[in-house]
Amino acid sequence: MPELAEVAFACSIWNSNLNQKIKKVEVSKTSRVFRDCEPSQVEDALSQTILKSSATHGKQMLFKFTGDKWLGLHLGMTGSLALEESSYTAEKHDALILYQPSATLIFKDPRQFGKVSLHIGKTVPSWWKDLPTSMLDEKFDQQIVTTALKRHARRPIKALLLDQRYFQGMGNWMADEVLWRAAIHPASPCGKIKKTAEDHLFKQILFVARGAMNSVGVNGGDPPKGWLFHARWKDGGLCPKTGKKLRREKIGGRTSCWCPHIQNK
DNA sequence: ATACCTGTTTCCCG
DNA sequence: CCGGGAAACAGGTA
Repeated sequence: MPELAEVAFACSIWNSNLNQKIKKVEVSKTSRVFRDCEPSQVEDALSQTILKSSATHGKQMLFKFTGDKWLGLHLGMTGSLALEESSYTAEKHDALILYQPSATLIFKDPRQFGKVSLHIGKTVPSWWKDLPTSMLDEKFDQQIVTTALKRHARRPIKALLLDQRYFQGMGNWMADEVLWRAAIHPASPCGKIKKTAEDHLFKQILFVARGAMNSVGVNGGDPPKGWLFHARWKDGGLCPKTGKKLRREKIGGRTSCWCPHIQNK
């Protein structure tokens, strides 16, 4: 599930239960999400602390606990956060469970492409400070797009949009949504994109990022009606604008969906 | 059985 | 050195 706005919504689930003591921590000893830290260390570090605040940046999440403990989470492809009753018992793909007096916070991830990181210190971890500018930041300007297009002139634009060095939080459906709205074919080489198309691209990146945050990011669920999102998943989908059949093909390593009548190479 | 998947990292090529 | 693409990671689902 997890792109920009879905990550923000997932974060808000845990964030809805701040300021309660973590009575017990349960970790999976085998999940690959602990490849960058020891599960037992996370268990020890978070026990008897209190979750004080949370933040997201693109697809990254950071949770701050008392005692200078910081937990970083990435949801990968299939990760999710949940809030359950305090009587909750561990299920098959639960990687990390935080038991509070009145609720339980759960991080589950069947495919285990997600990632847990632990930081202990007075200040935020360096890997958090050094993240690229967020698409939601006012400092995210068209120059970032211009520079990226120029540097990767031979790459298909779809692949560039998925590059987290430039577009923090952009995922497969968001990228298709942006290109559809900007009327750019996903296979277009970045170096072939004209100035006016680039203007549209920049505007639609902001539109999709903000639009997703204001809908999915707040209430979970799906983006608004009329978005390509609703038609792009399966073969035979119809373009919400033209009513014509959408095309699907692997571009930039990922299945891409576009409307041939709007998006020409 | 087969193929596919809202992500990232690593490896290999030119 | 850099850019680009394929493969790998792992389990569920159609």
